[in-house]
This record gives sequence, structure tokens and C-alpha cells, in this order.
Amino acid sequence: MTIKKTREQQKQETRQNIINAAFSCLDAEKSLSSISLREIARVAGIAPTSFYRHFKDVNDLGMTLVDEAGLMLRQLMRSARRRITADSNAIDISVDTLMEFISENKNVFRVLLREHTGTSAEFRSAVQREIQHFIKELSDYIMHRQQISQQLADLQSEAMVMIVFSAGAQALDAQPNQQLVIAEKVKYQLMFVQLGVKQFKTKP
Amino acid sequence: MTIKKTREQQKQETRQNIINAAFSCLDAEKSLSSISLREIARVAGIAPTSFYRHFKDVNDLGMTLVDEAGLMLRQLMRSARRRITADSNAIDISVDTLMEFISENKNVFRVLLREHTGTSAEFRSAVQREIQHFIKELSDYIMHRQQISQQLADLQSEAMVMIVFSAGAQALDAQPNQQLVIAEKVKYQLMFVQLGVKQFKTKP
DNA sequence: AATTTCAGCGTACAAGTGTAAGCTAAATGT
DNA sequence: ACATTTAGCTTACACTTGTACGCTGAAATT
Repeated sequence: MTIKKTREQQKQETRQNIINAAFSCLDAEKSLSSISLREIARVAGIAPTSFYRHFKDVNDLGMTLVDEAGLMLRQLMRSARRRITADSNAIDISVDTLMEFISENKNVFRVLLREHTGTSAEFRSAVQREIQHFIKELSDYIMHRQQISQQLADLQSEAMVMIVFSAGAQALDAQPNQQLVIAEKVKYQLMFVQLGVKQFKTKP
Repeated sequence: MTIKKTREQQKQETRQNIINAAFSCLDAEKSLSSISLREIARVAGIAPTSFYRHFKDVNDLGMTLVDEAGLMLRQLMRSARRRITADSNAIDISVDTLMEFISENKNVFRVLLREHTGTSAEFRSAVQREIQHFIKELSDYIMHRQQISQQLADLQSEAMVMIVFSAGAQALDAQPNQQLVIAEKVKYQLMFVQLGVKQFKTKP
């Protein structure tokens, strides 16, 4: 038998359906600005006007999606860091984890990438905030692990995140067999940054 | 007196008007996919249907814009490299040149950034090609200047371009007084990459 | 001088959009 | 038990879009 649902439960369920529908619509050729409310409603299985019972407009939904995507990403990287041991390579584990996430959640990562340079200033700064969180968490980790100043850690962290995100963008459009090549490449590039900072620290 | 124009001259003039109109429309909140043919025609001062005398559709125009934008960027960086002397810092000159270009041709740079992660696979790969040219030219320069293998030069060049483009994206949305801060930051990050590669080369 | 070409225009239409207004029925509150 | 609330629906309307079709007048060709 199916359990009885309260009104509020039902509403939250529909809300989640809308969010899922939106993520599944936001594929390789749809952005938050090019998608239509009616299309989302169609996929979510509701009437177009029912959308307004849950979100003010598509912008409102978009902000929710960006928040959720950013949160997923940060949780993922935190769990990756927990998996890093004394002798394992932090870069390898982090890159592999992220690349795996991207290939399994293409649209989630796509939303962040796309809206980061998208046509809505609101989305752009929302994504920018998420990325800043992301950078900050990595920076703290680096500062502690490599014993460098916060300033240096911030610079290193940001450079690394930019490189990794760019690689992620490439991976989104690449064939599956190219993904490993991209991952290898980005690991070297991250190592260069790390080495460079280390070098800079000892003899400025 | 005004010179007499041949038919072909007049046509090329109108074509250029369309291109200029498109670039001026493609501001902070318009992309090649969200812009409308009618809007471009309005700004270009022609009837919507006259557009078709010059381009097959907006996609066709878009490819032209991407080509032109990529070309401008590569020519710019080539001229910047020519300005580099024995004792001047190559990174400083390159970054300053690019940042100046960006702040003076925001929409040109925006097209590349935006369509790089946009909703059209065709545009994405067109921009990707332009960026690859860009990376290749820098790589050749680096390989010759730093006496490193092509493989290392490619990796270094790509990392650098990714970092610079990310900084450019930030600069587009930043206040004018923040631009110098961003430029400083990116110079350090590029130096880290350069240092790291150098270090890696000597003791792999 | 006669003919052909063609850049640009006006009209027209079907398709898709966001969303306002008002209804219904079921869950909740009293 | 009755009254209220509200998630979801249907209908409706005003807009914007891309583009098909046919015309015009001037430039180019013959």
C-alpha cells in the first residue's frame, strides 16, 4: 500500500519534481535563460501556471538550482579530502573524484559552468559566490597542508580551481575515452602550480 | 562630396553594419542564442528579412563573429609579444595588453567567453578552436624562450590561458578599480605555473 | 537602349512565450 | 460538522519570434 501524504509532503514532492525536471532539461543545449517555464512544467508533469505555486519565476528556480549544484560540489570535495591519506596523492584523488562526478552529473556541473558566464548578472554572481566558497575550502586545506601563508594559499587555490573547471568544461564535450587524457593533463598542470608556489615560498 | 558606391561596396557596408550591430547587442545580458534576428536588424537599420541577403541565419552570423573575435585576440597577443624586450617581463606585458583589450572591447571578449560554454555545440567547438590556436601560438613562444619540450610547453601554455581567461571573465563584471587587483593576481598565478614547469624540467 | 540581377522592403502567418483570472476538490483548521 | 485554505487545472490574451512570398527600383550587364 502507498503511504498517506500530507498536503505539505505532496507540495514538497512536486517542488522536487520541478527541480529534477529543470536539471534534466538543462542539457547541452539549454540554459536557464533559454529554457521556458512551460517546458519545465511539461517535464515535471504539471500545468504551466502551477509552477507559480512553487517559484516566483524561472529566475527564482534558477537560484535554487545554482545553490543546490554548488552545495553538491562542495560536499563531494570535502568527502574526497577525507579519503586522502598520508601517502596518497591529494591532487590525483581530488581530480579523479571531480571528473567522476562531472561525468555522472553532467547537467549539474553544466549549470555552474554555463551560468558562470551566462546572460544573467544575478546567476553569474551566484555562481561566483559558490566558486569562491569552493576556492576558500581548498585554500584552507592547502594552507594547512603546505604550511604557506593565506595569501599564497588563496592564489594557488584559485589558480587550481580555474584550471580544473576549464578541464571540466572540456570533459563535458569530450568523448568518454578522452576523459582520462584530460584528467592526466590537468593533474600535471595542478602539480606545476603547486611546485611553483613551493618554489616561490622558499626563495621569493 | 560623397563618393559614389558600387553595389558590392554598399553590400559589404551593410554586412559590416550587421556585424557591428550584433557585437553591440551582445552585451552583458545577451548571447548568440538569446539574441533575435529582428533585434539585430533593428539596430543595423535594416528590415528583418533583409538579414537573409547577408547571412543564412543567426548561427551563420555567429560563426563570423567568433572567427573575427578570435582573430582580433591573436593579432593583439602577437603584437604584444613583439613589444617584449630582453629585460622586460613577458608575463606583465602580455597580461596588461590583454586586460586593456578586454576593458576596451568587452563584448568581443564576452562572445568568446560566453559561447565557449554556451548552448550551441557548433559555437562551443568554434571557440574551442580559436582558443587552441591561441594556446598553440603561446606554446611555440614559450618552447623557444624557455627551452622546454613541446609537451611541457603545451601544458604550460594551456594552463596559463585558462587562468588568464578566467581572470578576464572576472574583470568583465568587476568595477574598474578592481581590474588592477585582478591583473596583479593573475600575474602571480602565471608566475607560479612558469616556476613550476621550470622546476619540473630540471628534476622530474 | 534594353535586359537582367538583386539588396532591401512590407505584409502575413504559425508557433511559442509569460502570465492573469477564475474554478475545483481535497486537505486542513475550527 | 462546517468553513477556510490552497495546489493544480483550464482558458484566454497580448507579445515576440523566424521566415515565406512577392514587389520595387536601381545598379550591372548585354
